[in-house]
Amino acid sequence: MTASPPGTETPQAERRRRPRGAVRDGLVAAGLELARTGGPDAVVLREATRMVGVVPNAAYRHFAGRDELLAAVCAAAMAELAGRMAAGVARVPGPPGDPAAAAGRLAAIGTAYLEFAHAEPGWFATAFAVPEQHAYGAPRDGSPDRSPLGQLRTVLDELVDAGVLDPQRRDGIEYPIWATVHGTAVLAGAGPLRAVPDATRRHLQDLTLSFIGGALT
Amino acid sequence: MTASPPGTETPQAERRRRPRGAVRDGLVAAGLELARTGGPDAVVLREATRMVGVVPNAAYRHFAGRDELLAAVCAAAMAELAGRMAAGVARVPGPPGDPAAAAGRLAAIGTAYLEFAHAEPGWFATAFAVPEQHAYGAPRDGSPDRSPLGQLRTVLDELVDAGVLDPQRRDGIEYPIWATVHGTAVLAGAGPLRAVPDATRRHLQDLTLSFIGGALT
DNA sequence: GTCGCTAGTGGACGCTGTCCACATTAAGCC
DNA sequence: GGCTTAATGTGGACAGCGTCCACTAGCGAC
Repeated sequence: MTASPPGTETPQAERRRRPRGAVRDGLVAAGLELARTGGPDAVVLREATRMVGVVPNAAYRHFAGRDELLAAVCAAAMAELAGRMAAGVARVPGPPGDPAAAAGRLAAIGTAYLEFAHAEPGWFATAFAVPEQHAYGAPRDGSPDRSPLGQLRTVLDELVDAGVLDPQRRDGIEYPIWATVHGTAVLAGAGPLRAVPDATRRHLQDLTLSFIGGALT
Repeated sequence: MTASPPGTETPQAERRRRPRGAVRDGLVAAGLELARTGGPDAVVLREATRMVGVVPNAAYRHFAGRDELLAAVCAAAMAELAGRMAAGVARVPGPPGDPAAAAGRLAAIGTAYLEFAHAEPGWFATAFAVPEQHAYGAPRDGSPDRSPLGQLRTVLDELVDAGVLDPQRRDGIEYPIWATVHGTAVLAGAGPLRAVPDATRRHLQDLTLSFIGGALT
């Protein structure tokens, strides 16, 4: 992450010693570190190159510009969110098809989302700060959709299979549900409600999840 | 908004000819214009001073720095949102206490919110981009709360009075409702769903409002 | 061994936010 | 009226940012 200690080798000899792709990966890692505390605006190209121990222009060998670096950092932050959601879902026991387990998985998805937004506000803001013209779409190949929306859809389908959710109400309901959780995360994380005490925040989370539960049945 | 045409007077004589507060108001207006198309990041101090026809440092006589100017622009954008919401609510006829009218006013609030986010994405993003340390709280005097949250509370109280909403469920329900609408506005305005066609967007709005309606009854 | 490509360097440009010292104007007081 | 004083705008400067151009060291292919 930092420059190699001087003295042992001349900087010139050090030039091409990095493994292939190390600079690119290092820049994304550095950007992720910056975004963690300062959000997307803190991802400044020169600072990232400084952390990697390279001159600013070197970044332009791997990214078209600052926006493309930011886009890569955003994708990494989104992957981190998706990973924590998947971990939260996996922690709920019970076979697919069991109504209680399916409901528990839905709650786990929402909780993981809200917890991530609170624990990592910088990353959360970054995940949704994808610069214009660099949007990443859903995977078009056959790989399973591990994005937040994809995971939500999976659990909702499971709820239908388990007989908890009326199939007639299934179509499109992922959007209001996602919006409810996301709105709570935004308002309580970076928005007007960012300064509320911890107990209140937890109460807001419960209110949100039970609001969704009430709208489903 | 622009510099006075040259020729008629020397710039020196023009110096203190501005009415008191004109520069400050002009800077906020210029910032609002910049934010309209580019969001909060487009509010750049030097550009705003250029539009007002004044040297960059003049801004520091009215604001402690760029963040304080941005905070003023954010407040103006939030006021614009509140104004459009109030206008939408006022357009719904019917006496307070009438159940249908109260429900219509709730829908009008949500619709105005979503329409604003779509019609003015720059302002909408700016309204919620208040820089840290410059947050504006609710009015502590007796004046009625015209903020989005305040207007929502008023309508929800009306729904309770009209017998539409169970008083037992009233407490704190403004937050999930606000979050649902806000989340939809964010996701469909600046987030991953920003590029959806117009008909889909309208469908998302309807889904959101009926989702809230379903959760209330 | 030579060639050509890749990835890093060095220097520069214009832009930004911000600080300092200075000049001018308007307002208040006698 | 003339003087003082605070408010307000000016001019010049600085560091930091993203980005462009020309140059070069090192590696792999022939």
